[in-house]
Amino acid sequence: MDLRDVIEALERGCGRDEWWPSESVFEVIVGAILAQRVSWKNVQIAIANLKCAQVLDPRAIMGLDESRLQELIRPSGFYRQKARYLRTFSAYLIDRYDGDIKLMKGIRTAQLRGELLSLDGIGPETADTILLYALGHPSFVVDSYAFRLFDRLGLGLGRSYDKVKTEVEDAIGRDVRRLSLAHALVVTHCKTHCLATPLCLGCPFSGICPSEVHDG
DNA sequence: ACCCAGGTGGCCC
DNA sequence: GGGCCACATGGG
Repeated sequence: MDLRDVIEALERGCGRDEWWPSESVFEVIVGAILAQRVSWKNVQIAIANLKCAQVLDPRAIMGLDESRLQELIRPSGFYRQKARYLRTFSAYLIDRYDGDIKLMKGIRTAQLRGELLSLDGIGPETADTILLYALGHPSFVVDSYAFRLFDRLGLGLGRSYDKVKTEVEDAIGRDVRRLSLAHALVVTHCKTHCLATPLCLGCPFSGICPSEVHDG
């Protein structure tokens, strides 16, 4: 079994789609930042607060008092840091792209990824989430679930973010649809099967995965 | 009272 | 390069 088998097994086993719902590209980016190390449910509350206050926009974010922004996103945790991160990204968007996300789309993936990684609060996972789900670039998102799942399947990829990312991208190709699905499937699979129940009912790996996968 | 949740940055060695 | 730590909320 290699990485391609795992990806194909995930795709056969689950019919997941529309992984990152949103009403705008900026909302996806804000969600990516707010979702750092916190449940998606908390993020949804914070996003709803921002919408209710009609500030889900880079210039509106910059027009807010720091304390007001913190108050709105408080349910998503780490709210002082994340308020700073949102302002950093908003300022970057305004300064570099005149606040117009559409102007980012002509930039090459590697260049854009470098710009994102240079921002305070944007690490590799958040950068790749923005590239893939907000901007439609072929960039696989590695998260803690991917490390755990691939480790337990004995793929021997190690814990290097960039290593796992490039291996998956080589296995899947520059296909935004499949790269998006692959990340969603890794997370949903781990949450609903391997890391949640010992029996792993309905596990798409049944028959091919070592028993360690189901240890939880 | 724990443990976990769709990370990042800073520090240390 | 890896190993800790702070950051903060909400739910089981």
